[in-house]
Order: sequence, then structure tokens, then C-alpha cells
Amino acid sequence: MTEIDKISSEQLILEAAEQEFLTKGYDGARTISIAQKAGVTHAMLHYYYRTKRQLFECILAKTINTVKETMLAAMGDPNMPLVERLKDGIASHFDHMVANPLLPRFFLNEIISRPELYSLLYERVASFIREFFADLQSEADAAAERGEIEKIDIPMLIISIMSLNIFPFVAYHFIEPVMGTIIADREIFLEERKAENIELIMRRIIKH
Amino acid sequence: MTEIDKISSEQLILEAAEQEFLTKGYDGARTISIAQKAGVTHAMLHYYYRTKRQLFECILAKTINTVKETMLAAMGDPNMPLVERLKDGIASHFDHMVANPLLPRFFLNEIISRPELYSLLYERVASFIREFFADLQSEADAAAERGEIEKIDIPMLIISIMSLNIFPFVAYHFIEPVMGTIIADREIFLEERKAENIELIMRRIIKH
DNA sequence: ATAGTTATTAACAATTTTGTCAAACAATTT
DNA sequence: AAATTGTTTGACAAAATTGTTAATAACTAT
Repeated sequence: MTEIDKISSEQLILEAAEQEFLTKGYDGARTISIAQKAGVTHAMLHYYYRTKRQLFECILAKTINTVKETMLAAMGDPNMPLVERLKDGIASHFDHMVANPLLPRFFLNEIISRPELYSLLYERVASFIREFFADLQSEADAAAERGEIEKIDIPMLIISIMSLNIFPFVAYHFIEPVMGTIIADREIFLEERKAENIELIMRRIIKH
Repeated sequence: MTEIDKISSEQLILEAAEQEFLTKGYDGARTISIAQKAGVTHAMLHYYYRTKRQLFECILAKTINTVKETMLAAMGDPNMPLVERLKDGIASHFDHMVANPLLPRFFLNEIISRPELYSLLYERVASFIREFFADLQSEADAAAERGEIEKIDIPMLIISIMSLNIFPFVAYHFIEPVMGTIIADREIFLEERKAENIELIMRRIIKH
């Protein structure tokens, strides 16, 4: 064995588990399959992580952090003026999706549908989200007052942004064949999609 | 036993299975749990449906039909002028979501992620979808030519509509607590959401 | 080198889940 | 009412999956 390929089994298992859980979900994941991907016997998995459940929770902790970062990114830079800030937030959020395309489905299925897990996440993000919402709403109200934009309801707008930014990743395998040649190049499609989402939201809030 | 409660076990199992599969997915579903919900022994399940897989495929057939109907509804009434047709399509599609709120998640998870199932659906809807797309695109091009609307790319527009209409149902459990009092009444929220989605799409295509 | 620690393996145990079967039961037909 | 058919059950078998253990190997520090 050379020094280089001495990545710890513990780490190899973690990486294999991430792939397995993110693509198949908790119920669909198999500990044996994870061990095989990691190139170790499945006893190793239990040696390091005790149970499938505990291994899952290690992955969960990682994803919850990423989700938190993604949400923060979506709030945009508070120093920018509102319209620029929203553009920035949408683009950043979308970029996070591109970087973690498997996360949305995993998140929606594994976390949200399990009350005990969901409350775990909720406690960690709800308060700071409310703050940002209140902040955005007061800025939006002020801008509307000045006649710069339409009067908008921030929670509703955020749902629109999340819908537009997240759905293409949850449904990519569905979109791809139906849209056919439109998605000849994934990179190009994603760039177009990002621009389209920003365009949609801008047209929603700008006065005409 | 009265005559009235003599709903066949076969039917009871099917209904229980639908609930189980739609909420927990194939991997998460348990045949025993289905039997219990149906109020029969789990041997009955095998007597009528042979295997879990075959029972699942009965549910699948139902959902694929519903999905097909939903997609058709989303194409709107071809006799209406384009803008009205789109409004009609969005509203109808949204109403189908309200009527089958568990379908989107099930569909995205269980069908799309399994190539063999997906091709099954794809064969049954792809051709007629392409037709509608071509139809919509030529109408949109004509309307844009006349200066009535912006020049639009139909596949992209459809992705936007699907994103906006489907996501709230996939993510409802996430949206609910974060949005807090906004969703005090589900009925009202859904009506507002439907209107908002139409508004977003209209503003995207109408010239300003 | 040796003692002590950590890592690894193969075989095995426990549990869960799906699937089978023969016997009992109910309904229907002749 | 006897025969036929379809339904239901409980007990059991098979398979799949997770989890354990004892023996062994590899590494580390003295």
C-alpha cells in the first residue's frame, strides 16, 4: 500500500453513505451496498458507525449545514438595494442547487416527512429566517411606498423563488426527456434557467 | 355483518396500499402495515395481489393515469386565445394538485428515479406532450409576431408553471411552519398561491 | 522485539419482511 | 345437503437486512 491511497475507511464509508442515502433515501439505502461502494466489509460500517441509523445521522448533519448555508445565501447581501439584493439572492441560491443537485430531493423526502428530523432543522433555521423575512418585508414596503416596486408579500415571493429554483433539480430526470433537445447541454440549460427565474421574479415586482 | 360494510377485502387492500405507498414510497411501505390498515391478515394481500411489487404496480397504473390527466389539463383549452388558455391551463393544473396533493412527491420519487418505470410513463405521454408544445409554440410565436406578448420559449414557460404549481405541494410541510401564520388556513393559502402563480406567468409574457 | 492499541475479516446471530400453504370457513350452485 | 368455488386465517418458510463477535492482522509507541 502506498501512502496516497491510505484514505481512512471511516471516510470512505462516509462518502459512500452520502451517495447511497442521497440517491436512494434512508429506506432504499442498503448497508451492504454502502460497504461495497466504500470497498470494505459491512462489518466495518458497524465498527465505525454502530448502526445504519447513526451513519444516516452523520450524513444528515452535513446536509442540514448545507441547507442552512443555502438558505442564508438565498437572503442575498443585506447591503445591496432591494432589487439587486433579490437578484443576488436568487442567483446564489440557484448556484447552491447546482453545486448540490441531489440535496433538494433528499431534503424534501427524508427530512420534511419525518417530524422528529424536521423539528431538528426547524429549530436551527426558523429564527434567523423570520428575521430575514421581516427585514426584507420592511425594505419591500419602503420601496413600494417610494413607488419603485409593486407592493409585495415576502413569504409569497420566497415561495415563488424556491419553487422556481428548486423544482428543476427535483424533477430533472423528468424534465430532461420531455424537453428533449432543449437540454442538450446541462450547463447551458442551467444558466438559462437561472436567468429565467430572475427574469420572472423581477417582472413580478417591478412596476409597469 | 350488514350488507353495507361488505366492501371487498380486495378493494380495502387497494385503498390501504395507495395510502401507504403514496406517503412512504415503495421502500418505506410495509405489506403488514397495509394489511393492518385494510383490517385483514397480510396473507390476504398475497392472496389477491401475489406480491408487494404487483400491488405497487396496481397503484402505479392509477397514478400514471392521474398524471396523464393532470398534464392534459395543464395544456388548457386549445380553443381559447393563448393568454386565456394559459390562465386556464395553470388553474386547472393547480386544481389537480389540490385534488391529489400526495401525487407529486410520489411521482417524482418513485417513478422518475426508476428508469424502467419512467420509460413506461414516458411512452404514454411524450408524444402528446410534444404535440401540445408545438401547438402552443406556434400560437405563442404568432401572438409575439402581432406584438401581443413577449417572445417566449414554451418549454421554459412550462417548466416555470410546473415549478410554481407543483413545488408548494412537494414542500408543504416545509413551507407551513416557516411561513407561519401566512398559512393559517390551507384553503385560503392555496387560492392565493394559485392566483400568484397565474400573476407571475402573466407578467412574464405580457409586454410592458 | 514487545505490549498495546486500532483496524479488519469472516462467520454467525437476530430481526424484519416478504411470501407460502394447508386447513377452516363462508357462500353459491346443483 | 352435497359439491363446488371462493375467502380467510394462523402458522410457517424463505429471503433479505441489520447487527455482533471472536479471532486475526496491522500499526504505534516504548
